[in-house]
Amino acid sequence: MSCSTTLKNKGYRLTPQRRLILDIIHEADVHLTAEAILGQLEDRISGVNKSTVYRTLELLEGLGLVVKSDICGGRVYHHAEEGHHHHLVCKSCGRQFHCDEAVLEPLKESLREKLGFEADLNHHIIRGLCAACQS
Amino acid sequence: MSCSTTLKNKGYRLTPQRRLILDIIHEADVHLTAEAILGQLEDRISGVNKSTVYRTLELLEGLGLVVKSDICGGRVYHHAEEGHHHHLVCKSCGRQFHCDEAVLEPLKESLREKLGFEADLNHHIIRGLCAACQS
DNA sequence: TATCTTATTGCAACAGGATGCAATTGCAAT
DNA sequence: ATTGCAATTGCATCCTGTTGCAATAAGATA
Ligand SMILES: [Mn+2]
Ligand SMILES: [Mn+2]
Ligand SMILES: [Zn+2]
Ligand SMILES: [Zn+2]
Repeated sequence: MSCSTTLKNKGYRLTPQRRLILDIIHEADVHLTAEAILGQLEDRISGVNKSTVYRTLELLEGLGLVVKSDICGGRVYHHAEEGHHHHLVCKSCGRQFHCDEAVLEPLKESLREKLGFEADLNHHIIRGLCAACQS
Repeated sequence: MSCSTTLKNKGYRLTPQRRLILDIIHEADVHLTAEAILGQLEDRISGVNKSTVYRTLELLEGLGLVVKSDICGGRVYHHAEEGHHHHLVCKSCGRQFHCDEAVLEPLKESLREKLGFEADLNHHIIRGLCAACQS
C-alpha cells in the first residue's frame, strides 16, 4: 500500500505539503536531512514552513512510513521500505559502511529468548574502528 | 587514575568549573542531563555559563571519562567508570530495562570476525516491546 | 457546487546546544 | 611572590528543532 493511501486510510488529510514531502522521500536514494527536504520543498512550492516539515516527518515516522536516525550528530530520514540495513561508522576516519540487517538477527533472537524483549533493530548506528584504522 | 589526574596529565587546566563538574558526575548514581549538571553547578558557584558545561562535557567525553547518550529524545551523561550496561526501552509503556554488557558481546565478536570492524558497543540504547506489552 | 467542521498550516516565540571573540585566569618560569 | 602567555571562561549570537495559537483549507455533507 502506498504511503499516501496509508495516510488517507488512517484519516489524515492529503495536503500538497504532505504529497510533496512523500515524493521527495520516495525519490531520494540517500538519507536526507530535514533541511535538505525543506530545500527541495521550497523549489516546488513557496511559503512552506520548517515546522510543517518537522511535523510531517514526525507523523510519517509514527506511522512507520519513514525512518529517522541520529547519524554523526545530525538527524536523517529515509523511506521505510528501502532495504533494511545498518551503518558502521568509523570514529577515526569517519567512513561509513553499510551492513546487512542479518548481522543483528542473532542479537534480536537472544534478547527475545533471554529477556522476552522484542527489539526493534531497524537501521542501527554502530560506532567503532574500521579494519584500516586499527593498525 | 582519577579523572582530574588524567586531565592534568594531558595538559588540560584544572579550573574550579571542571573540578565541580567532575564532582557532580562522580557523585551521581544516575545519568544526568546537561541542564541538571548546570543546576547543581549553580548551587555551588555563581556566574557559570551553560557553554562551559557543554564544552567541559564534550572534552571529558573525548577523553573517554564520561559517556554521552541519546535516550528518549534527551542527551544524558554519566561517569565512564560506572559499570558498563545497555538500556532496553519499551516503545509502548516507556519503561527502561538495564541490560548487561555481555548481551552484546556475540555481536561485537561477529562484527570483528566477519567485517574486521572493532565495534564500540558501550551503553547502547535498544528500542522495542517489553514482555508485558507484547500481548 | 456551496457549506461546514476541524485537521493542518504558517507564524512567532521558545529551548537546547554550538560557536566566535574578548576578558579572565591557571600555571609555569622567573 | 611576580610576571607572562596560552588555555579557558562568559557573553552574545546563531542554529536546529519544538510548540501555542490564529488563519487556512481538506474533504465530508447537503
Ligand atoms: Mn512509500
Ligand atoms: Mn573518575
Ligand atoms: Zn542508512
Ligand atoms: Zn545507562
